Amino acid sequence: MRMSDLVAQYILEMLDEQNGSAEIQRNELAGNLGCVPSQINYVITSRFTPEQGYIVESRRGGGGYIRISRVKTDGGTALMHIINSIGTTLDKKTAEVMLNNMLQRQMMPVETAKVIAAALSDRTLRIVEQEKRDNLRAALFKNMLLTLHS
Amino acid sequence: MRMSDLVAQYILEMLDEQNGSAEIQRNELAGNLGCVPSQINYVITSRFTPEQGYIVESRRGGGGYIRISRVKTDGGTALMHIINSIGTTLDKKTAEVMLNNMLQRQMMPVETAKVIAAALSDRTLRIVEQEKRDNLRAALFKNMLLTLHS
DNA sequence: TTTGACTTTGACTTTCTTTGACCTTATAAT
DNA sequence: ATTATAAGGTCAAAGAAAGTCAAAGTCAAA
Repeated sequence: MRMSDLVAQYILEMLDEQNGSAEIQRNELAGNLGCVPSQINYVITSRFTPEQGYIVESRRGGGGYIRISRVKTDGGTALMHIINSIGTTLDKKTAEVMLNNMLQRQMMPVETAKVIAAALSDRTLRIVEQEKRDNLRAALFKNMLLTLHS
Repeated sequence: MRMSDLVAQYILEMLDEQNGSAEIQRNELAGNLGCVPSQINYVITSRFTPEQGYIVESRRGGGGYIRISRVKTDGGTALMHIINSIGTTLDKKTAEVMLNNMLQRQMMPVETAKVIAAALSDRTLRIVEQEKRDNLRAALFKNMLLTLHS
């Protein structure tokens, strides 16, 4: 398993256990898991962004910390928030992470997530030029998500 | 025996052993079998297509992989029939009719049909040139339908 | 014997991850 | 105040895969 997945998993577990809020010490966690400290930053910036429904706060210096919290909103609001956060472009990785998050938050059934994932995959969108692919992905995602509303 | 057949055979065996799902490392497999890595891609795109009932997912970068899953148990299901009837192009009207048909036959829940319809709509696909739009629609439809069977 | 479908190959590209050197900020001790 | 110590932040380079594409090769059928 990838180091980055390990770190993400650790944080997700912590979030589940602690009611949507996880406070970690960067160096300590890195030491425990056996990676360099900046790896933690990498994971956070790639998988726990605001678009993906998290807020991250931190402090340096003695007694410093990093706190990650899941944004708490009701289903409908969360959905609209997510839809609105998608601009005119959406890369593959972000799409995957977002979909995963929504699944975790039980915003849709697994079958639906699978259908959406299939539509957004590079393999499916291959015939469209690179340049437009992320635009298309954004449009697809938004329009599919809209059907979940009401 | 042809190299491509060897590779295909290897993957098929793996699928049989592992309950319809095979995860490989492209470079490693190529090394083992003594071919160039891109040969693996060739085999996958020519022999493990949606029409043939396979879903392929992959990731690049450290810890990357290619995962192939078999969806069809036999070739004769209604679903595979439909997928195979699609071809490389699919106009909006036909897509709608097919989707409605499947809904009548209760081959998927309404929510799923809505998601699929949204993806195939012209409104979503308008950023793609007319010319390619029906090709894309066909690819989207096939790949989304495949997920219904797993 | 030319043609055309299928295969093989390899150079080049893109994506994602890991690592480490250096930077900034906060607190504690003198 | 000044200095030491204890965090976390940034960024770019290196590494690790997989993807793409087109040229060249093979082989059977017309």
